[in-house]
Amino acid sequence: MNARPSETLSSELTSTLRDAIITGEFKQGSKLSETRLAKQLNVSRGPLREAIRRLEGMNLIQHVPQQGVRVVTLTKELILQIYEAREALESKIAALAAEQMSSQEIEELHRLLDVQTRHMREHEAAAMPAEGDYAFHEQVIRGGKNKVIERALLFEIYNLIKMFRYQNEFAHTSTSNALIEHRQITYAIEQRDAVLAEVTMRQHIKRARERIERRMPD
Amino acid sequence: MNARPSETLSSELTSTLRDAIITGEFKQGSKLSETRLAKQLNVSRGPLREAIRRLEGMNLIQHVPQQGVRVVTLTKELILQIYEAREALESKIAALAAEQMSSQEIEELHRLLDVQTRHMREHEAAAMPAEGDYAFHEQVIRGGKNKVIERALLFEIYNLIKMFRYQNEFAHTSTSNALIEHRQITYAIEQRDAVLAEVTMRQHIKRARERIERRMPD
DNA sequence: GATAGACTAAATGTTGACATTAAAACAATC
DNA sequence: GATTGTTTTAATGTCAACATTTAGTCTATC
Repeated sequence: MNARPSETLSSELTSTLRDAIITGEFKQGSKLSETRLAKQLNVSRGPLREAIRRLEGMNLIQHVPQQGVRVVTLTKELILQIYEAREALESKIAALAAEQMSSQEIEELHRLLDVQTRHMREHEAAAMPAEGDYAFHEQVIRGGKNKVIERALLFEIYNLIKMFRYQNEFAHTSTSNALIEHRQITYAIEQRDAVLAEVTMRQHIKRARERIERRMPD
Repeated sequence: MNARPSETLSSELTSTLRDAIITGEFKQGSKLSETRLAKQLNVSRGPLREAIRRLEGMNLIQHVPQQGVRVVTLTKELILQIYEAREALESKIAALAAEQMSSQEIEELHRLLDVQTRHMREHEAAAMPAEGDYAFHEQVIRGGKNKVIERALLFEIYNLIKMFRYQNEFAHTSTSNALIEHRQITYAIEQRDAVLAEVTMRQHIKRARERIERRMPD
């Protein structure tokens, strides 16, 4: 009856724990005790351990044999490295998106831009809501039609970025700049100009990284 | 007594299964039965499942809930996507390596080149031994001092590339071209020329991808 | 002969208990 | 009082059994 593969307990745990880490419910650097978590969530340790292994693969937790796991600590150094990786991957996927996206997918990009624009007008000068920003970038990422880069970005980079933004006020996506840059990226993709899309996306991310470099304390 | 964290059964299984997949002992697309593997390796299913979750994070196997896991199938399309991801990440890390590598690390790069050169002379025109090629690239990758990119390359990209090369004769690293290009990359890093290192590395990988594009059947 | 349904078997998902190791608490000595 | 050694406690690592779902087989009916 259910077309998509049914959720398993261990995959539900993965999502639950991922969100708890992103929102800071589990503090950075804190130890995650299996026994305590298992009692707390009312599950056995088997599926819990599997979920933990998956989160390990997402860079959200670090494992030391015989000692347990800890939530990753987002130091300034690590965040800047994350943005370097993001710059390399997402500029490439933007170039691919310019070549690969269907006209329907580009339509959707415009729709997402409209939503952001409307939100801007209504809440003038307010920070862009994170959800709109993510939706735009994910649409570009999926449009590149490269499963390897897509996976690296959505599973290993974006969760960390969401975690960082969620837990640091100064990191919220800022002002109208992002919207302008999103329009430029959309234009480049629409023109099927891979080079322009790549350069524009690279600049977009580079600026975000430089803002962090300036504002984040060590 | 043992300084480094002691190996656990599940981490040993991860390595064992990884190698078995890379070498083609487990065929591409074949199903990995937990019960059979557990008997075969004389371990219980718990640690085995954890190892499988880790290999999932390495892109070596794919999991379908309630159905089990299969070894990844390296189609031409996937291989080309892997090389696109590699190009984006490794060109960036080459730029970083030009800025970050210590002189000792650059020394080691020269040493690795010498080994390759000597091997070339003795086995003239023969294919470069894969090990030498990996050693060179890994040295550059670690030299970039970016843990995020390093992890993505060594854990998610290179295992797939090793698997691809190991199982396809035409994919073996070829001739003296690679050595020449390795020398160019080393030169750029030595000169602390990040842009040149990035461009040279990008070309190096791009050429490899184009060779695959031409030679690999669909 | 083909198709639909019930039944069987084997696999994955999950649980609880056991074993071993690391951390914590305590005691004893310098 | 601090430090070293011992004991205790609790956590991680591992195992074996149970539950549930899926795939296959067989049978019955059209």
